Amino acid sequence: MQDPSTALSKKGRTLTTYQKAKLQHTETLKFSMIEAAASILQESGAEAVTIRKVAEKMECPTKVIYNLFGSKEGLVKELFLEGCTLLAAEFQAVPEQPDLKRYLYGLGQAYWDFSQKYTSYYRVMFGGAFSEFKPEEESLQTMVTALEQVNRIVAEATERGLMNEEDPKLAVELIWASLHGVIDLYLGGHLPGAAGARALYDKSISGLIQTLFVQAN
Amino acid sequence: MQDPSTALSKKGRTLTTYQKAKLQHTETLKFSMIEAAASILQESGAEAVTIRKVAEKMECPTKVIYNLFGSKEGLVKELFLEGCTLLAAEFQAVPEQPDLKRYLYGLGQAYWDFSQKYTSYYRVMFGGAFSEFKPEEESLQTMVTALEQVNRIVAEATERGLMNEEDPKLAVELIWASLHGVIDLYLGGHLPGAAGARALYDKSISGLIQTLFVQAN
DNA sequence: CCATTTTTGAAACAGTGTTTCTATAAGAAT
DNA sequence: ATTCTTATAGAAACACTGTTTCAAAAATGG
Repeated sequence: MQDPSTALSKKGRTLTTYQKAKLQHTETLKFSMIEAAASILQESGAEAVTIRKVAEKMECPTKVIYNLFGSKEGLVKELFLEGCTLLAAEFQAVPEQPDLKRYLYGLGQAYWDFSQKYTSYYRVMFGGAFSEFKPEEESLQTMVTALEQVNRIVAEATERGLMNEEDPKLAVELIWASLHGVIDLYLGGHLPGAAGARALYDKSISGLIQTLFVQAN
Repeated sequence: MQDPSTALSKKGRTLTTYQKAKLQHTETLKFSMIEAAASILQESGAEAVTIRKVAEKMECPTKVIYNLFGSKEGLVKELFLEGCTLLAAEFQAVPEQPDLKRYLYGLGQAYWDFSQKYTSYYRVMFGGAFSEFKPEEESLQTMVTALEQVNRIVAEATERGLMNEEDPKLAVELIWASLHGVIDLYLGGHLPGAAGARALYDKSISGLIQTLFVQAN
C-alpha cells in the first residue's frame, strides 16, 4: 500500500481537474471530485474539506459540486463510503486464523490501526467531524459489510458453540461499540496519553473475548 | 428537578440580560452569559449556540463575549464544565448500595439517562459537537471528579478483593469507554433503533461487571 | 479635575454552505 | 441542417459563521 491517500486512486492515477474530467462521462467527474475531497481530507483534516477548496482543487465553480452531489452532505456521504472501503481493506488484510479468539484479536488491532492511520476518515465516519451527517440506509449497510469478518467470527463461534451470546448481531455491536468508545475518547482528548489509551484498548479486547467466548482452554 | 434547563439556574432565577447584569460585577455577567448559552443549547441544540445568538439573547454586542471568554472555545469550555456538574448531580442522585455490582449498574443507568436527557450537553462534552474543542487540564480534572462514584466503587471493590483489575484507573476508563461507545454510536445514528441500543447498553454493563468482578455469588 | 486606560458597540473582514441568474452549450424535433 | 427547447456553466450574491477593527464613550487613577 504505497499510496494510501485514497482508496480510489489506485493504479497511480494523478489528480484530474475539472476541465480534463468533464470531457469524459459524468461518473468519471464524480469520481475525480470525490478523489479531490479525499486528498484534502487526508492532507489537511476534515475542517479543511470545504466546497470551495474542493472546487478550487478541481478548478471549477462550486455549482458543479452541487449539481453532482446535491449538497455538502452528499459529498461527505461519499467520503463515508470510501472510509468503509478502506476499513474493509484493512480487515481483509488480517490473516484468517483457526483460533477465533486470536482472529478477533487481530481484527481488533486492525480497527485500532485504521483509526490511527486514517484518523480523518474515522472522524468523518464515527467521530462527528461533520455533525450534520447522519448515515442513511445505504451507508449503514455498507458499514455492516465492512464489518463482515467480525460477523463471520461471531457466526462461526456460535455454530461451534463457543459463544455465550444468543444474538449474533448484538455481539458484533457490543464489540464494535466497546472498541469505538476507547478510540473516540482517545481522539477526543479525554484519555491521558497514547500509551494509556493503547493499554485500555487491549484490555477492552481481552475483556470482550473473555465475556463473549465460553471459558474453555 | 423542576427546572432542568441549566445547573446554574437554581433558585428559580429568570434570565438576566446584559443591561441588567452589567451593573453588577463581572462574575455575575459571565454567569448570565453561560446561562444564556446553556438555554440555547438545550432548546435548539449545539449548532444553534453561536456567538451572535448568545449576544442577541443577552442584548449585547458580540465583543462582550470575546472580552469575557476570549473565544467561542472559552464559552464552550464553560458548557463542558456545566455538563460535568449536571452529570455529577445525576450520579449523586443514584442511591448508594452495599452490593457494588448493583450500585455500578445503577450508575450505568444514570449515565445512559444523562445522555438521553441532556443529549445536547453530551454531544458538546463527548460527541464532538464543537470539533474545535479539546478539553484541557481543568476540564479533564472536572470530568474525573464527575466520575467520582465510579472511582469509589472500583476502589472499594479492589479493597475487598472483589475486582480482577489491578489498575483502578484503567478499570474506570474501561467502564466509561465501553458505555460511551454504545451511546456515541447510537447518537451518531449507527445503531438501528432505540430499543436495540438500549439492549446493547444493558449487555455492555453486564459484560463489564462480569469481566471486572471476580466470579462469586 | 484632568490624563490615561479600558471598554463599548457598530461595522467590517474572512470564511462557510447555498442559491440566483444570465449567457452559453447541449439535445431533440422538424 | 436548423431551429426550439432544455439544461448546464460560472460568476456573483445571500445568509450565515467566528473574529477583529476602530472611533467614541466610559471608567479609572493620579
